[in-house]
Amino acid sequence: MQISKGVEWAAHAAVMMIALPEGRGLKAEALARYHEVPTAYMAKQLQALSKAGIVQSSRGAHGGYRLAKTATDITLWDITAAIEGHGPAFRCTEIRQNGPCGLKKTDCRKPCQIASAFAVAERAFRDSLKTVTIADLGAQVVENLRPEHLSDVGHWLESETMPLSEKT
Amino acid sequence: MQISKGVEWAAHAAVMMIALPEGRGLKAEALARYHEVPTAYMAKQLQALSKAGIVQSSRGAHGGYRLAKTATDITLWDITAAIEGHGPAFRCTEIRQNGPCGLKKTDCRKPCQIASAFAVAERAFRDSLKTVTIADLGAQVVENLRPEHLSDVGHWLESETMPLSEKT
DNA sequence: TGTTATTCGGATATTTATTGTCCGATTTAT
DNA sequence: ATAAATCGGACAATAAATATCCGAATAACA
Repeated sequence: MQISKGVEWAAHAAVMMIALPEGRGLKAEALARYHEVPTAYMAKQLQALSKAGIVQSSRGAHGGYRLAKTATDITLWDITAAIEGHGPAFRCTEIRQNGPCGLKKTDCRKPCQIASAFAVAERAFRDSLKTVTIADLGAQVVENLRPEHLSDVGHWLESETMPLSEKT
Repeated sequence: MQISKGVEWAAHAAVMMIALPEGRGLKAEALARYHEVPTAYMAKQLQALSKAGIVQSSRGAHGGYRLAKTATDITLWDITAAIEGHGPAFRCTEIRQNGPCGLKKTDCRKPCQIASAFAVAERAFRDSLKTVTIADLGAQVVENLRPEHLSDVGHWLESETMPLSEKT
């Protein structure tokens, strides 16, 4: 029951992109370098976010990524689901239908109790993550930051960002 | 974010063992055969349950497994933790300390906000599973079972169980 | 308008975790 | 004492996560 590193990286990248000025983007390589993680694998996570409609990509020179919607509309669950998939963590294989006393399919109108219990727990997990937006996270990060560090980030952003082209 | 099959098998096995008469046990091979799953791998899960103090094992002839405590004292979380481990699913690698604008350790007195959010969600998941005992599951299973099937299980149990030795 | 530099996107290796198997250690019945 | 039976941990195969590469597409510039 492990959550992939990609979720951590994608979440940090998303929070980072909140700080982007209007009409600017960050390329995958820059986002990877900022957190000192492998470029190509970070790129893969960004592709997943792009497919999920969380970020918007621009190709070619001066291309890059930016948020596709408001930071208050992007939850931690959105990011997790984009990377890990929407499927349930507990996969019921219906072993109650196996073996010498296996139930017939017609006797299985109600779902397996064990699977149901996990479904409830997973819903609680999801609902909790859905209450946290990356806007919340960004605000908390800024709150617990020394002012000088904040300006460091600002300078880095300016040195890395280029005006994006107008076309989508 | 997958939960291993072992959890499913272990949970079904635990529910099965509720029905064991006092002083009797089921060997790993029988539990595996009952649900039609690989014997040796099922045995591995039972070993994990044994280490966690959920089941009790007896070796040698007429050996086997039985519950080590009351069914009302064994939760679905106990079983999950025994198989998957107690560690968090989201593993924070502190990438906020990396890169050109990385935070110094002294600036990281508060835990990473992203990790915190996942910790809350995982707690909700755990707490949900902790409310479900295998006694609950067993009762629900019996409730949704045709009487004739119930007696099938009873007969199978009688044919498979042997009196366990007295010594632990 | 062609050319080139740049960046994303999917196909491809490598490593790690899960799944599955085997044989020795231990215990009990005879 | 002996032998049959069962658990327990060490060992292999498979699937998934991690990391990498190269082609496709786009925009800037001459």
